[in-house]
Amino acid sequence: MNIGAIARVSGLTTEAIRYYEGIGLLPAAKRGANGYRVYSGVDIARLIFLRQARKVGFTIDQCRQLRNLYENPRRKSATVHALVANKLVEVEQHIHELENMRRVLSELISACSNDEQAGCAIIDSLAGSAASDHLGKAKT
Amino acid sequence: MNIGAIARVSGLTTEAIRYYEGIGLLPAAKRGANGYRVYSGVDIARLIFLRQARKVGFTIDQCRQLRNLYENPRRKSATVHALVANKLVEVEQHIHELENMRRVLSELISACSNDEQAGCAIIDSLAGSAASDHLGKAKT
DNA sequence: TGTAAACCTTATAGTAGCTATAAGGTCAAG
DNA sequence: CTTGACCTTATAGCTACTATAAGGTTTACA
Repeated sequence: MNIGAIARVSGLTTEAIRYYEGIGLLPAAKRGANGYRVYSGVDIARLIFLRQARKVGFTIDQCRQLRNLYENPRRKSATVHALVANKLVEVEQHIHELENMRRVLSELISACSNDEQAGCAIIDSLAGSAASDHLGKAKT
Repeated sequence: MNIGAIARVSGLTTEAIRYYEGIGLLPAAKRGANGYRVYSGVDIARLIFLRQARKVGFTIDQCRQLRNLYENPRRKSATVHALVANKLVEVEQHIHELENMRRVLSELISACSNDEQAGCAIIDSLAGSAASDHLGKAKT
């Protein structure tokens, strides 16, 4: 099985697979007589594992930790649990940030007259209000 | 007003300000006799505008568009409205992706026994289930 | 048999939006 | 007069790839 074939079954791109190998997230693949990378079933499992982990938001470094657990028969499920629980917190924080952005954008949109005029509440709001957010809530 | 001072009042870092100038998001600052950048009130407004825009999720490129509108007295508020409305859609898509991640992570967490055992539902799930997500929902 | 498409290889540069570092010049206080 | 806080530029680094260049290989088909 060449890299293109395993890319198709794993859902990763060939470039990503080579990249993962280059950074040591994957072991160096065996090579055929022509120098091509050769993969087998166990590699498919590894790649799918990685793709799944990336898809739910784990960073490359976190994937490295997950891979170590995946390949360690002496692991404790509690260790894995903690890793995933931390990730959940991170994702939730990220969601909160985006929800704040969404709220502000919605407010901007409803304040805007959305017409041919130059006067624009969005521009005014971005330019002035909340100018000192980063200061100690001076709210003059 | 030197770069450090305007960084404090605008909430940006000095590095970010120099970076914005370097990529043309900000006009080149005037210089004092010593070569230091010198800023005044109008610059404060520009920097705060940028910081606000970045904070609600606009990319550098979108900030460039917003800046053009900000500085164009002939703008139409409808143009600004459209830009912000597009951004809102982008942010909402991003939220949906993260909510999917959150759902999957929660499911993984509740499936895990969270103890001293090596057997782990999280590892099993990442390794196997949904292996063919990227294929045509083959769901064997 | 020839050739063209579809693979594969490596190395390098680019993406976004900065942050960090190095190596230096300037300025204000004590 | 020196210490520390500021400023300058240029360059490298970060994440997680993607894109490109410049080539070698394999396969299918006429």
